[in-house]
Amino acid sequence: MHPTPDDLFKALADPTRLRCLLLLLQEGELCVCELTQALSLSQPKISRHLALLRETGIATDRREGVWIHYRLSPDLPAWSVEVLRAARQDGGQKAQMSEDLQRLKAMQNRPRQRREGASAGLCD
Amino acid sequence: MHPTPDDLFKALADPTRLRCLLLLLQEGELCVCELTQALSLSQPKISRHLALLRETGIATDRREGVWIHYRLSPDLPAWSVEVLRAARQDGGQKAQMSEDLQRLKAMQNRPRQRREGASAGLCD
DNA sequence: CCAGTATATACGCCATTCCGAATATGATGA
DNA sequence: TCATCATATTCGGAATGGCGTATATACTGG
Repeated sequence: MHPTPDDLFKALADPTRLRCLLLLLQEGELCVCELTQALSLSQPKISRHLALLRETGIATDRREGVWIHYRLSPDLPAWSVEVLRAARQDGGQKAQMSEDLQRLKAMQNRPRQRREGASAGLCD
Repeated sequence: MHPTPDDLFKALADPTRLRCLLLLLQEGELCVCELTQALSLSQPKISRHLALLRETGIATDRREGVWIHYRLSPDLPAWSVEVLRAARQDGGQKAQMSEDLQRLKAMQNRPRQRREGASAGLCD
């Protein structure tokens, strides 16, 4: 189901979840270990927040072997994506995402690269 | 100060505050008693939520005699306003705002109307 | 100064949320 | 089957948040 405004804003009201969502918006698909590295936070913490995003229909997951890749739900209503894009315009948030992306790129043994040596996510 | 994304989303994560903000976005300026009527909620409840919006720089207040009018902060960053506009596009939220506006219009003795209808005297 | 109206705040209570630490589940490959 | 890696979940405690009730403050007209 689609998230209500209340669901979405509750989800965004936590900095960890906001950072995850903005990274997913930018990169398209990321697995838990990538998000753990990018945000430099503990695995259970990331996992719990991702579970909430999945349960509220904001994100979906896809298993590929041992890894579980998360992405923004493909039928996320347009207004929800607009909210994310708007949040990305804030200066402090841009800076935060810069750091997170830097850590992500510095990560080695990323599952996607290892298997396919493939491209990054979708643009917007 | 401008609200951070975290501040804004925390503020929007409560249905009472979201309804207030969408009404202010639509109507420009409303006093506490108007919001109390429109949302059909208790005065202390409305007042406490408005205080939070004021303290986070999302809304500002203006005293005019006994009434205190609230509006969206004039220097609210553009991305924040975009977030509000996006939230307004949700179907359920539109329905909610319809009801709220209906109660607002049905209200009598609204301070603005009363003052404009009355004969001269107290105007600054 | 007094009564009345509009708004704000204080207090205590209950529900929710977030967290770290530990443990459980599930897939892989030897 | 066993060991290992990636991820999920559980548990208990600390912090936060929202609420109703009651009260306080602020302005106005008389």
